[in-house]
Amino acid sequence: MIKHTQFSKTLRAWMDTFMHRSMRGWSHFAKSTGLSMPQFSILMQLHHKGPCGISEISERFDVTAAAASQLVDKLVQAGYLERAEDPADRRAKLLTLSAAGEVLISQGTEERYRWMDDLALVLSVEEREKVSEALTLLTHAVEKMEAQNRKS
Amino acid sequence: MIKHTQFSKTLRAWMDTFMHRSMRGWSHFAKSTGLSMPQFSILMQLHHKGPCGISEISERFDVTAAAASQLVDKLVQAGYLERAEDPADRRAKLLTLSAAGEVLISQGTEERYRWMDDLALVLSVEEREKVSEALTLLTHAVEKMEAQNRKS
DNA sequence: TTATATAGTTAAGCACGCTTAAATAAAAAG
DNA sequence: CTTTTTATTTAAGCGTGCTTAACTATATAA
Repeated sequence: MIKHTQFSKTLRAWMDTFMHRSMRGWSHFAKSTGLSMPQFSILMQLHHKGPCGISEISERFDVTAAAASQLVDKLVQAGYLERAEDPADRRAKLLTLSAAGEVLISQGTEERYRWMDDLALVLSVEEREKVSEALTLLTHAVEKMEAQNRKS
Repeated sequence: MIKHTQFSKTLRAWMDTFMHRSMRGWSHFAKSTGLSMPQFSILMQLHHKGPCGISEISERFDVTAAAASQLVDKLVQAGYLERAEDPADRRAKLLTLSAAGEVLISQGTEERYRWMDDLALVLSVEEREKVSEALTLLTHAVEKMEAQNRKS
């Protein structure tokens, strides 16, 4: 019981710290590209989950299909997205990141996470190993948890 | 060298996972309160760094003083912020979170991090301990790093 | 004291994201 | 072969955040 509480506290303390640092880099980069937060989020999502249609964007971001369509259109015109007809269903569109879009996301990720590289410098080798192991554990735990949630 | 790269990769993998989960909870909560992202951010910042004036808001969020003033005014009218005259400088204002503001932030934090509690359930006791230890290490490492940055 | 700099507010106007409503086109159901 | 549902787009209109410009009030410097 005490373990659980302590665990949560530690997790949250780290997340607070991380969030603060990471958000700074993120919003700074978004601003420098001229993209808005929703636009950037759509690109991120395409990058992580692969090509999809307008309706999926609409669902994932909890906005109307109209909003999704307009947002996507701007990204297409900016050259970050390709919008093709879905060969399986001619009503639907298939959205994919363009080469420029991939580059942008890579740079953004790099920018957002660069500060974390410096973290390695203030940790000893053993500490780095411990942290590595623990985070791998955590990452797998999230996957496991989501698998469970899908079932129920 | 290889250690460093591996370390960064692990760190980033976890952060990607975390960001995705945490952002969902965050934007969901912000929407449910009727507050916009900038408004919520201001409250968060006040909560973490304590009372300050308009100019500090303006600097921290990189917007004009006019924008900061307008944003703050809405939060004051909504009852989340108190705006008093700074006794030390009668031109300046002193912004503090109201009781309602504090409650809101506490709830928001709770909401945003609740999913992490479930993480504990899919980890063994030993794993939880390892993770706890590692995250404490990381949190301290960030503090150390920021102390160093301030010097240089 | 007078001049200048600083803290904050207010108003006008622009861009953006979002919604609803109406329209088109293709798939699925009857 | 209709009828209905689904996927997307377009247009009109609203609220918000942001900027610039003009203004008030206080503090600081000459």
